[in-house]
Amino acid sequence: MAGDVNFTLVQLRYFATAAEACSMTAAAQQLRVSQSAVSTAVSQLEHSLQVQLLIRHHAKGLSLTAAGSRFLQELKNFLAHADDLAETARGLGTRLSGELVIGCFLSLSPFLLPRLFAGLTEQHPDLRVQAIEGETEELQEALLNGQCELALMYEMDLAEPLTTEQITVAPPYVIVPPRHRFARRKGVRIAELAEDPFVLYDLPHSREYFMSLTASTGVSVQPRYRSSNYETVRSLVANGQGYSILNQRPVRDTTYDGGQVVTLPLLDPVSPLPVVLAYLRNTRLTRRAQAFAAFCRELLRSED
Amino acid sequence: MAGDVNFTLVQLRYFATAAEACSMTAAAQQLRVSQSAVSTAVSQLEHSLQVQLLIRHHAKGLSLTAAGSRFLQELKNFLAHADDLAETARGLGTRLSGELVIGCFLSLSPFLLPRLFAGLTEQHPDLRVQAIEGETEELQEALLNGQCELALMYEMDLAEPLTTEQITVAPPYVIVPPRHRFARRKGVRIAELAEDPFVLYDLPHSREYFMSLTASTGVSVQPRYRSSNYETVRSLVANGQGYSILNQRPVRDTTYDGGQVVTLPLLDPVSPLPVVLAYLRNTRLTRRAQAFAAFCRELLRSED
DNA sequence: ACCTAGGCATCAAAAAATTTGATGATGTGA
DNA sequence: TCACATCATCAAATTTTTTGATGCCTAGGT
Repeated sequence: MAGDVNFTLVQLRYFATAAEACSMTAAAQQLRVSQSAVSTAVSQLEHSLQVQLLIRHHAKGLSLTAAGSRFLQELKNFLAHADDLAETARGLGTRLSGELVIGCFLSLSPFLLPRLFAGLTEQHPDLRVQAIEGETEELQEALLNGQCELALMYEMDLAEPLTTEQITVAPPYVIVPPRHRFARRKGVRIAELAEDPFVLYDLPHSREYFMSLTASTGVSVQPRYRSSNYETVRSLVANGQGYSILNQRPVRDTTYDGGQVVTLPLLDPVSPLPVVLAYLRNTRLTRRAQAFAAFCRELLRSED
Repeated sequence: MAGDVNFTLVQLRYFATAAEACSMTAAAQQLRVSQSAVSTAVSQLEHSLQVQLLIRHHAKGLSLTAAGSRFLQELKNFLAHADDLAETARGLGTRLSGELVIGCFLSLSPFLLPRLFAGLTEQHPDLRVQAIEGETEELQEALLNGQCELALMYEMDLAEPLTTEQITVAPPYVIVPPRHRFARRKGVRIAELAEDPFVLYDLPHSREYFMSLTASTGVSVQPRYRSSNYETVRSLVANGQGYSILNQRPVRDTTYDGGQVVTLPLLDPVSPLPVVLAYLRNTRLTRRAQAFAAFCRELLRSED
């Protein structure tokens, strides 16, 4: 099982640097060693793996072979693993540092990220967290090419190398203006609103979800207004232009322009949209990402 | 992020060997190097990590410090990762070798393991697969202390460091003797069998599940017979001693003693038991385990 | 209390490995 | 064709690792 591994961590690091720089000379400068050190290290690595990793273009740098490219991808995880190991050992077990990039679905981010980031940087003051916000497709892309390690999004069919872990659910609810005839009710059914004008929160996947909700009750609802801006939707409702269905609830029921909306639970038996954490299956998460995931679970699991 | 890592793979391997042998001398013999080589390697590792890993008991071997113990656990994963990396690179990407230990819930194993093992060893002739069969608690224990990497079981609340991935579901069904009044039916409700004697398949968790199924229909059923042997249950039914509820279906409806049972779908809206793959969260699966998981998904996902 | 045996640390010397700087080989682009 | 940039190779220098010898420490036997 083990034992027949004779490469060294230094060789691996030199190769990774050279491969990413497409140049041994550049890599050598970056690593503050001589060019020949890089050259021999890469050769030895290739020899001990019995695989050619780089193609030498004589006057114009390097390029990766197919095998080299696959290897580099694995190698990056491995080197990150090595760094993690060192940090773990140094007893920096508690205080994390470095940078973590996560993805977050656009409409989710204002509700989740502030609390998550605040809590996380409180626990780990030296950790820099950065978010990529976007639609599901963009997040999937970012996960696949390694721009971010984790992404918070709604449950979706994702490409095979990705998995998800359900973190919480976002139950849909109705908002109506304060003067609305249902404003004092404890809850409402979609069918009861069939005659009211509908304001659609119009984002790629949310759109289909909200429309399917209204469709599932047998009522065919045509939106009177649409907006891809969450606050615009709320203001339209506050100003009596109709009702809307949303599934993230700000703490306050006041809109930007000072209006008010009333929040009503949906009485229809609808399935709430699961909020998941997506990441590359078969890949090891860094300690930073693990901490983020643990924090998501801790913070969001309880609020059913 | 990276860079401040100066230990070498050799140092790590020497330390791991010494820690597991509780002796540098023994480790040195095992590694075919001198005792002082191991001693200095460990010292250097401790120095570069700035952590004491081993306590030297002068006349009687070594023991791990708390930090050393945590580190060793991480280290084993890391060294496995290194081996994986080497194999990946050598283009042995397709042909896996070595040993894989998985766990499997007792009542599940005769239905799943033969096909999984057969398929897997066909793809990877050099891979030795071994199974630990047991109850949920035993499997959980085995996963936690690293006796197996993966376990196939029914969905359960597991200890925090474990996660699950749903692989398939096991829908419950009814078996009755061939002469039974419902034998020609297309399906049956539990309530319709309220007067019939019930044969309970009596295994720790399955027991509670089957009893809750009958309870959920409002009928209180007392089992007339119980057996923890799957084939005994089937033979009892074949011999007209009552009906039973099971959720794994052998290909043949013939029992060991030549009798016959008739399989009927349950018409009650019951929730089928999910079959999951459990493993340590936050831990990287070896390529062997990844292959097994992929094979489970491939083989079982399709059968609804 | 005093040996003794087993086990780890340490040291200088030897061996192995890595790195360097110089040089050579090879293709690119003007 | 010529300069130029890039990688490979070589011997020497340097660093790291290993070795074998030795010393120190403690548990356990007498």
